[in-house]
Amino acid sequence: MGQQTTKKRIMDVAEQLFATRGVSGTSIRNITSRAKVNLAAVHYHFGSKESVLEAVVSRRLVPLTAERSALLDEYERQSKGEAVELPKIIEALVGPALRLSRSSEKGGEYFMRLLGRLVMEPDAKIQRILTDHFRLSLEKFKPPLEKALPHLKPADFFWRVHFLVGAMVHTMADSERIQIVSDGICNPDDTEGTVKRLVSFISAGMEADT
Amino acid sequence: MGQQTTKKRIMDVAEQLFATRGVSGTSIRNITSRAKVNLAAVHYHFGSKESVLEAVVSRRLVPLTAERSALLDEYERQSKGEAVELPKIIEALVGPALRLSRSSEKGGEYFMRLLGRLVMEPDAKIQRILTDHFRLSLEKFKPPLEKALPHLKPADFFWRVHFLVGAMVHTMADSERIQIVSDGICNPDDTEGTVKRLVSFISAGMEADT
DNA sequence: AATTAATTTAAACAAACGTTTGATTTCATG
DNA sequence: CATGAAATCAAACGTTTGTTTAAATTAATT
Repeated sequence: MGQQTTKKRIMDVAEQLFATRGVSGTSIRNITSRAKVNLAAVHYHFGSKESVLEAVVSRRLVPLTAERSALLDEYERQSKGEAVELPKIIEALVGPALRLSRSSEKGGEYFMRLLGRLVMEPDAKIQRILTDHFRLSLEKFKPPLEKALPHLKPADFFWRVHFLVGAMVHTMADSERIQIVSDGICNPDDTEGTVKRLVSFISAGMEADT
Repeated sequence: MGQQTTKKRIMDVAEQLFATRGVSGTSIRNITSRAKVNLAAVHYHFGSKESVLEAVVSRRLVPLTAERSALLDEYERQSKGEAVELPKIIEALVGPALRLSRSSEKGGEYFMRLLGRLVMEPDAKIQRILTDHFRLSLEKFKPPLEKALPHLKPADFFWRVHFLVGAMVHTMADSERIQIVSDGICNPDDTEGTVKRLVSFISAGMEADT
């Protein structure tokens, strides 16, 4: 053991600290002391601070992209040649991410907050990491989306995908504000309720008259 | 002179660096060297790094909130007692912010990117600053929004405002990604086109069937 | 049990961090 | 032109930063 445990402990703590204090706001010493691991372990196992970030992101984003893809495949199978209904497509895109962000396995919550931060990061390296993952989902979802929205001009299509991403990322990354702003009326722990609401909001927005 | 110029130069540079590198990713030395100002000037004029952030945020957010409010007032005057149409309300909320984020006076662009970052920041002090400003807009816009959406239950109402904020913040903060993702098809410099698209997306989302 | 490889460890490195200090320069007012 | 306040300055403070090194320990292989 050792190997497995140390590496995972570093990633778990890094995920949490990157999410709550930001990447540059988190020092390697913050990570190693909380993970109860030697300071040099980070460089031994990852090589650099940035490589830790890359590992943390890929660990969750790879399975997430796969899950989205599989869910869309299933919906396409169910529709038997017919175009998949728009809400189904949106649900395949939004559902897995939102469920991860609310998973009882705490990592998901921190990860999605981290992702919300990283999306706003102009740093070229970070953007390349995110774009590489995002492009996979976009390529997969673009054809069925276009089929479900045949009347949309290309520019309108991309703009609405942009708005979609904004609503999605904000909802996943920031589960506390809605509770504060709504004075406790909204419960972000009701994952399936949130998915339904988000899917209906986005679907209606995507289908709006131009 | 001196006073005015130095203080403004610090705020302008801080706004840009906070936006592009993050708050904790920006050192006071980064700011002062680029602003061509002595290192101690920051503490002389502001007292601390955090106070610089607070000044930078308030400088833009106070007039922005006022402009939103004035625009809504005008739309309410125009509708002469009738409920203001939903797209008008959304336009009063979204338009001024988006125009600021695309203003040729470069500051707006950086500021909105900074705002996008700060929204994702869990730090309590930063959240308090933002919430204080945001609450003013929410209190102003809540009554006409509820009047335009009388069928919405409170929980649905707040959730949709949450989605609205996500789409809006993401659009204002991240004007480069849409260009990359759309392969240049979408032009974020077409401010009024973007406002129209965003207003119609959000309006449709807010009015979706539950 | 001996040997090699894989980890972990404490210690050190220069560089950069936010903040403070006290002297010096610039400015407006008399 | 002198006086007092406001602003700028270079220098230094104790910490903390990411990274490296070489020795010590643990694990796996022969």
